[in-house]
Amino acid sequence: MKFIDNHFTKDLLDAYCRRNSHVPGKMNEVTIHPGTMIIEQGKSPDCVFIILHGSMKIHISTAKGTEYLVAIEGKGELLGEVEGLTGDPATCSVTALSESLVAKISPDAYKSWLEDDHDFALLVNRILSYRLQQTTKRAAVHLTYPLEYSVLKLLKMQAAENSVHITKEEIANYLGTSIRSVNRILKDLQNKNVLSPSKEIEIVSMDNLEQAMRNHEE
Amino acid sequence: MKFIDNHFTKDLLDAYCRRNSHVPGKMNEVTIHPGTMIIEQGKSPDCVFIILHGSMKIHISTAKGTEYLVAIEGKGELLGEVEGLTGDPATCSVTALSESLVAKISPDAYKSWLEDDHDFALLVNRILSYRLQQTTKRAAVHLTYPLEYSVLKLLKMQAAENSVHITKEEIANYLGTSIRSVNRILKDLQNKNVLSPSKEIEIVSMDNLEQAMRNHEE
DNA sequence: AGGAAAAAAGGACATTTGTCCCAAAAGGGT
DNA sequence: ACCCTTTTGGGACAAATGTCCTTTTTTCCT
Repeated sequence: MKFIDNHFTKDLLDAYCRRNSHVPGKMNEVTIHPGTMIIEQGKSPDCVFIILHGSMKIHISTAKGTEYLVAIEGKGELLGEVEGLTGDPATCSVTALSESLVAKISPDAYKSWLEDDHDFALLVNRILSYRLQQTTKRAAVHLTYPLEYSVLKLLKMQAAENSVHITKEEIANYLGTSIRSVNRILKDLQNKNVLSPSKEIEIVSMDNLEQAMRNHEE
Repeated sequence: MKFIDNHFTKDLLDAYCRRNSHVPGKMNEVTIHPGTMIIEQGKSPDCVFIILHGSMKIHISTAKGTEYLVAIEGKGELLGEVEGLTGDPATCSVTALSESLVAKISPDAYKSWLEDDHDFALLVNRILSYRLQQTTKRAAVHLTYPLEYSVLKLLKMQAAENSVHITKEEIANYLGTSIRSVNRILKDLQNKNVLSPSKEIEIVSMDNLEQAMRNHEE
């Protein structure tokens, strides 16, 4: 079987379970309620997870007590794969944002899956590669552009996915800044006619938004 | 054959070549002079590289014209592996810092190596996992701590590896800031008795350095 | 060695962001 | 509806960082 895409699907899981009768006992599906933390930073996660549906946030809390939002992941994403392999304590925490269904796989089962199934290993490769690219690009942007640019970028991304509603606090965490600063920038964007003056964050004109982004690129 | 470590070695390469007689023609060793760019951001790299010795910097230039230093990699590291697989244009550029020896592998040979050699795929997995962890942690630190902390962290890292001499400009790029800011902070650290007042960047007392780091962690 | 050119360091000010706190708005109970 | 509590927004100032430009140091040539 070949994986054409960078995501897991229920079908892939099922197919794998069918071929490997020893697995089912070590893998099961669980519903996670919003706010539940399935992986806790600093502790060895007990399982590797695959998101079947719903969305989860990956976050880090620093020694200082602030939170940094690493990513928001949805259907088909793999969580805890690094730690499942190495046994290291988790670098990040993972918390459900919406009601979600995940497949739990014991670290042993995960390891043997990787060992047994070459295509699976290659898929994991692609997933990791993709994430690494994204993470690197994002780091570069955050360190070289002013906050406003990152906010615009995030808003544009959100608009494209029109997925879960993101709170101002999450924006602040994602950008590694304070709510105060986010408020300031959202206010500026309202004055620049990018966002509506209403309470909700809503984009008035995508053209204006893109223009504002271009202004930062000189 | 099992890989016990997260790095390639000359032995691994040789062993693989021996087992796969079709490979050698597609793989060769090349010496790279300092300053030479072996992968150029935005273009599809013609090869996947493995650093046999020497050191290379991975960097991104932003639309704004500034440079961001992603990492400095040494012996045993893999470069261009994502692009080799997907055919995407490179996200980052790679430039030699010191006289280096690299193995060049054609994308096709790389792909078939991955296909043929399960252990190789698993090794690449681990390498990517490790990088992802590092990148994520670093992003979190840079966004939540003041510059001084990141500088201290970098200095400590450098001291541990006592590898290539890093210039102030590279520090600035690595931290996504200006040389001016780096100078300011190095000066402060001299006053705090962490660095010697000499021209060179040298650590007077590791205890003082660690104390300075702890001050930021509250 | 002396002097011109180049590179690095740092002063001064503008801009951005963080922190603290108060004002405004929203929610909840009677 | 009213008041009280809790949450959210924003003013004011402090701190950090970027930009520009001058001063100092280094380099290299004669």
